[in-house]
Amino acid sequence: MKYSKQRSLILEVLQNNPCHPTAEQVFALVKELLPDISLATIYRNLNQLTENGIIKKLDYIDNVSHFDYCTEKHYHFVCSKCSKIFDIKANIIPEIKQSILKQQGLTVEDMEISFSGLCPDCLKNSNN
Amino acid sequence: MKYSKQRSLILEVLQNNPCHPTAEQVFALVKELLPDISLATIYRNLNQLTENGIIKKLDYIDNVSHFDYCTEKHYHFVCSKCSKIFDIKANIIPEIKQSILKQQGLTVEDMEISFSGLCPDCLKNSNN
DNA sequence: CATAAAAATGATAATGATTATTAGTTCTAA
DNA sequence: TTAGAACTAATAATCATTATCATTTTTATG
Repeated sequence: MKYSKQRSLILEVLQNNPCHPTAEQVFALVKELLPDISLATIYRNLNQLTENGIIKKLDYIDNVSHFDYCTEKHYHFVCSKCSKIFDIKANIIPEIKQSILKQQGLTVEDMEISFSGLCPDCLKNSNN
Repeated sequence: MKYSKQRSLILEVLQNNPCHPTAEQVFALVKELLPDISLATIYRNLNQLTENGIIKKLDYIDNVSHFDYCTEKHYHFVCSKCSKIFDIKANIIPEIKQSILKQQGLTVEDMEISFSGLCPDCLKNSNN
């Protein structure tokens, strides 16, 4: 996979901003470095990077796609107040995957977990 | 909460079709019973029923909202081929919720798990 | 080099899901 | 019975995403 200037910047921005940004957010960030970039280029490259397994597209957070420059397997925690997304690195449920569901004839290939609740900042401010 | 003819039919259709339909799918089903109903009425009532806790809006399946007439807590399995959604009734992870995440200062209010893989039908046909 | 084919880009139109608006209709309570 | 509230159908508006297309950049090859 070849890297154009645009694609490189998009990937770089994802690496430097591990906040699981949406396409629009990536657009805003890359625009600071390359003001003439088009939103279509953002979407096109995010999809290509996803297809090549370089980044991951998260479709289970809300109804907007978020993008993640991921290396290791992890889960996500979404703050129910500010919607910030936190990485959860934990060895959850390696065995649940196969055992529980076989009984229903379903073959589990993947499992996504999203936690929600209050993040530390919002917990602090929730007493106002 | 009062039930208009439209709202009653929407809820009834959800009860009789536990396939986690989208708003458009609910629209199509209700239209058979009440051809003049408007799509806006579907959305309005689905949102109101959700706000009143009568039904549940699933935003973590894909990037379209699905609606569920739910009683007990359950998880979902999404077939990676046909995208059909299956209910997973299992006593998973009551303790993971609080234990694992406290260390990171996150207060878990809810947790959603979506499994994906092949459903029995698609597994059967995957050898073609 | 020269240059033709392939790939990528920017601009923008088109689409699909959802929300907002609005004028008219139905329900409800005094 | 009737004014006000709630609800509706139709449709415009919005937001996220994809498709299109003319132009530019890159790449491979003679």
